Amino acid sequence: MTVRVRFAPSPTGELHIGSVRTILYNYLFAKQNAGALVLRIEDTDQARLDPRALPSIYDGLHWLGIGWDEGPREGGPYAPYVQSERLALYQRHAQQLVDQGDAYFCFCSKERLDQLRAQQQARKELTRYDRFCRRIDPATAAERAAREPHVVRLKVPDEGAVAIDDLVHGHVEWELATIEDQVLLKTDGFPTYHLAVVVDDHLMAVSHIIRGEEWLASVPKHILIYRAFGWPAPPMAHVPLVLGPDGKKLSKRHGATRVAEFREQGYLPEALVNYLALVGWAPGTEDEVFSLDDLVARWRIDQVQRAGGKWDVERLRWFGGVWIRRLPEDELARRLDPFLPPQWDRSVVRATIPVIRERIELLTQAKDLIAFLFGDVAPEAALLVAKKRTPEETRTAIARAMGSLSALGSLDHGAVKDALEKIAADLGWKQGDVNMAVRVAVTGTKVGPPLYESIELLGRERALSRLARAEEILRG
RNA sequence: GGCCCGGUCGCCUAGUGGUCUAGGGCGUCUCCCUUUCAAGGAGAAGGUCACGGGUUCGAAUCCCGUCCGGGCUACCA
Repeated sequence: MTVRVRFAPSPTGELHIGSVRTILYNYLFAKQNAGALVLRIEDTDQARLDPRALPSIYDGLHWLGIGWDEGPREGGPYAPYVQSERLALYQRHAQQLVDQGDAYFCFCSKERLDQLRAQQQARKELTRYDRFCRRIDPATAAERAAREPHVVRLKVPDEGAVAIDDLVHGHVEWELATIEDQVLLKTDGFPTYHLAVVVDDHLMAVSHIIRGEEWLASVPKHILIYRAFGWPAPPMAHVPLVLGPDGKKLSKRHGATRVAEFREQGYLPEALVNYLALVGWAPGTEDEVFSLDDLVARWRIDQVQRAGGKWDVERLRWFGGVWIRRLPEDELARRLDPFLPPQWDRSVVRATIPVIRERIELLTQAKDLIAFLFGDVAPEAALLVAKKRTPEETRTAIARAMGSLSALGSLDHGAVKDALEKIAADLGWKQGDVNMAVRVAVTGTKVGPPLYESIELLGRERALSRLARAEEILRG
């Protein structure tokens, strides 16, 4: 059997990190089964459309390296892939169910429904449709439907049960008595999610449904629709939710959730993919650093966790650092490019890579680390002087540094090291005290890349003038 | 409220009846390395496997109950 899976976002907002985890699992499943991945846009809720949604899906997934085979822009054998362009299809199928006697027209107003619900709540009854319109005889209903606003509802049997063998959760069963006569087609002629998803998954020959656990509760509705059409329901996997720190479904109020935000923050896509794959899945070994290709090879749907997993930025950041360190130097330089001012000399930037790659977890962190090479620095006197040293002593040390460095033939880091070590020895200072004074003088801050390399990168002229400036500052 | 799904260190997780005195990673702490910060190395703390009953010679693993959390309960997806 040909594997065909899909991801079916509703375009109500920008691409979300939780969606990506589910999309990723679909992608991995498709890849490892030599199957196809389909993007289908479920825009049946006209009120919530967001024009930014589609571009952000394309941008975000492209950035992450997750590709698919059929979709609204790429087309495919089952086009169109946007539900609002398939309305006739749903209407025809809804009509078929009405004709078969498996569905019926409902003319109840929003007001009546609200009232009904309120009454049921007051009586602490199950809140569900009372099947008022189910009693209208079909001929009359058809006549009224020609001129009155209406929806189409599914006739749910009074008794019996439906069940699935979920690929993640195993056997799950529902009593039909707990399920209401679901709306299939709305007054505006658009299908509800439930009708559209079943019709499309069947028509698009989707072989496996892999989606978030929030959909598990609607499975019985879908099974009933499959049954009414006489279609087999494909195997399903309801994967655990990505949760916020409070244990609820991850959402905007928990902080950054848009893929674009992580990109802007300087996370490597490799890190995001790696981290996300591990929320809800583990290989059963102690390996944990995986590229997308590694994941294709190793991920298995039967290893997917049942419980939801909390979003942990600390761990994501750690993966950020892991993947930055794994990047070849030239590649890291290339990735850094958009995060640095365009006027900074790229050959200088390239030279800093070896000393910054172990110090950053996000691409955005590089800028501050090497800024001293591209602009002036203004050291504060307080920072220049080590705890147990006086300003005067420090001034002397800096003066000596100036002397040594200007006497040096070449300013490579080895020579700088020897020079500064000699100063410390002569002065009887700890190396750290000498170096800290020089570091602050030359870079303006107490933390940064290794000093000797930093001075080499800076060059003699600028190093000396910055030392001179510091000396002046200390002189008061 | 109802239906459904979950529940292993703070977090992600390994574990599918004995090898578990419950393993790894993140985070935290200590030490080493060391010119700062990192990275790296070595360690430590941290879990009565939600709780209570069973079943069994033996249970994190099987069964039942309870509790807690979550999802759904729309003419939203």
